[in-house]
Amino acid sequence: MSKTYTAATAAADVETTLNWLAGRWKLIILFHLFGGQVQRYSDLERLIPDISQKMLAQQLRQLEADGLVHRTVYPVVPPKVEYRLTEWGQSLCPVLDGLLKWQNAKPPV
Amino acid sequence: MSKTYTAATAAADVETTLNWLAGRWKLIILFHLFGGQVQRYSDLERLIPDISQKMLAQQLRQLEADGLVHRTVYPVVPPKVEYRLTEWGQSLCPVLDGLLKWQNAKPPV
DNA sequence: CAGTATCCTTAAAGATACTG
DNA sequence: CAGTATCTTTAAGGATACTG
Repeated sequence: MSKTYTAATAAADVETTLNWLAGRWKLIILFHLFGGQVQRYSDLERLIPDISQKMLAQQLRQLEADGLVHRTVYPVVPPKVEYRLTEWGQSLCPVLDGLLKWQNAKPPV
Repeated sequence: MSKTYTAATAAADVETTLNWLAGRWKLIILFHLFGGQVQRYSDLERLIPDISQKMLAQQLRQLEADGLVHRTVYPVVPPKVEYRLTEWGQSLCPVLDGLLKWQNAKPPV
């Protein structure tokens, strides 16, 4: 259960976590899903005008692979695909709040 | 005081924060300074064997510019430079703890 | 000791075109 | 509608040599 932390291992663990969020578009996708919002692929395209189809699909695949996002495919024609956060993905919201609070505590230069 | 948050602005704010930590070596440098530790440039070189001098200097400059790290130059020969966290930099530690807790709450795939 | 300066490599992202 | 595939661009990082 317990783990011996060195600077290197602790840094590596945090880095793993940050890498889940590190894509150019991942945070903005996540914020469009926080609060239980459900979005279709085309909704996200509309909400994030500057993203290319390649990047949208890629970032969604990575978020899905990392367990943050759940993808639902409805077998209809034309295709319908919905994205929502997993429960664990939702639980990221207060963590990011903590990050924002820290940011806002930054003293003036 | 108050701020109107949209998905885009909130994402941008979090991204700003993540960018302060995003360099390849920044986290490991930070973890070598948490807890009030003071390190000389050569200490960090020794503690982080794989880092090049260029990267060590560059990442330290960025951390300093972002207000996380304080640099003290002693006007002696040979030169002596010490790095320590600012108070605000120290206050990042519990925030990263929150991140690690979230990571550890990840359900098995 | 504590750095710069310069050149090179590589991964991420962007642009564009195509498809079941 | 919801994607792939392919090619090009760019910025971060790495290697190496030099210096006050």
